[in-house]
Amino acid sequence: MENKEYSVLIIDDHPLITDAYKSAFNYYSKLNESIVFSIVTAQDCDSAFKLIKEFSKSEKNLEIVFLDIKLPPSIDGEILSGEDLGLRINKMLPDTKIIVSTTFNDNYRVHSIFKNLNPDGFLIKNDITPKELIEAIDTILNDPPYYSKTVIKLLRKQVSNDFLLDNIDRKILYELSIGTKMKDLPNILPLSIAGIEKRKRQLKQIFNIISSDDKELLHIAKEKGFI
Amino acid sequence: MENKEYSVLIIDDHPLITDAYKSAFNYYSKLNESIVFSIVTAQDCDSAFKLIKEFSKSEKNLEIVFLDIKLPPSIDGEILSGEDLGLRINKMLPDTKIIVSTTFNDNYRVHSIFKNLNPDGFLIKNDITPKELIEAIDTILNDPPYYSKTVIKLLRKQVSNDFLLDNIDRKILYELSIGTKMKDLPNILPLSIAGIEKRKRQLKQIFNIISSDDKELLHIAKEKGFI
DNA sequence: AAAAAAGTAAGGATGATCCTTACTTTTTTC
DNA sequence: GAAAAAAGTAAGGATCATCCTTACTTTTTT
Repeated sequence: MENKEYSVLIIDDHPLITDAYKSAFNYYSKLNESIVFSIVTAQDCDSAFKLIKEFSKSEKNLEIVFLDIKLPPSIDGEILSGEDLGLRINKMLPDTKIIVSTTFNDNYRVHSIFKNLNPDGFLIKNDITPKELIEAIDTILNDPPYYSKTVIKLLRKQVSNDFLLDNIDRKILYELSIGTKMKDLPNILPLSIAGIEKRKRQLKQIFNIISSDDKELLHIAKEKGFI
Repeated sequence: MENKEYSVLIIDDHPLITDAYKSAFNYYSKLNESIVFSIVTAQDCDSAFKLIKEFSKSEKNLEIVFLDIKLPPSIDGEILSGEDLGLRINKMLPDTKIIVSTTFNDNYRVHSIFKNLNPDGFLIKNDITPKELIEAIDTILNDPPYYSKTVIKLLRKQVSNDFLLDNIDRKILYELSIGTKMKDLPNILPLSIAGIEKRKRQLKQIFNIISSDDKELLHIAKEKGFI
């Protein structure tokens, strides 16, 4: 049996986590001697995006990306989260399998990531033990997708709550959170003030917010990890 | 030389993290054969508090707690975060060393944790590699406190800038940054609106800000690490 | 005790948000 | 491909929040 080498990119801003992932891959290699992993890591959007660009230019394939969603944004403010990064990976490296790994476990967020990234794996960090990580790797290599407990539960109970936020919604929340005024938003987004107001009202409905001011909206959006 | 046994409680809602901490302690034991650790873990406020109560009732000492700040709250809503938990540990087990470990690198928050808990160690998860964890354990056992890179940076900034901004200034900036309105601030701070406005004008002068809106003030305050 | 700094109170000018209504454009669905 | 639904635009006025000024009081400093 011939050897198979997989390239893996691990993106997470916590070294202890990237290390745990690396160990899991190495351990898997030991169990399956014909499989070898070539692993690189990145801790923020900028260095991750740089690696992605390199892969897309070079001959070398990138088989698997482990992608944390909550990441420090890129310096130019273009890539605001792992989700934005995932969108670019899907475009630039369409054959690469994305494994989302995040600590968020509410439906809004999970749905939105599913819809936007369609990942081959979805791990909630609260669920994942070292042992489960090995199983996840095995499933992803042989019979994707792999979703961890909480994700499966959430998918099952997706009845009424399948609203999601798109790029523009997220950008609105982000800009508001850094203090941008409504009157300035049309210069930043391809929308009129009235259009942005409409979206804001919808967001408040989605999050079940009665109060008319934005503080609570931003608070909940932060809590849910949108910003 | 006689053996020394330390009890350790690790509180974190991510199994991969608690596992990394455990590995570090075990590795440290191997390096220092006279030292043995007895380790227990908890993943949420309820189970952690239960363990703390047990320790405080029993004869057994608890030497070290690793405490994540962002934790799922207790079911009765009494303990909302690791910070609340830490306050109780300080009361119930005054001799236990608390090592705060959090992903929070918000300067205001770090400051408030310091003031409230006065921990013997302060780790920012973004900083910590497995190797540094070993060093941290060593320092905490032999010559506490141990503060990781980011923490030290934040503390330095605070010291060199402290003569300019006091607690109230920082609180004003913090509240504004989460979207609190001026008209609501007098309910949160012991100051009138006019007083807060005066301080805000002074802050803008200090930071050399011409523009009259708050966005730039908050941006610079974040850049300088005040919030 | 005097001077300086910080805070309070009130009113008005200005600016920003929010809501409504009516209309247009885009997207979905059958 | 026509009809229906959803999303966006434009303009107005009502409401709310901020910001600035002035005059006054309290606290702190020296």
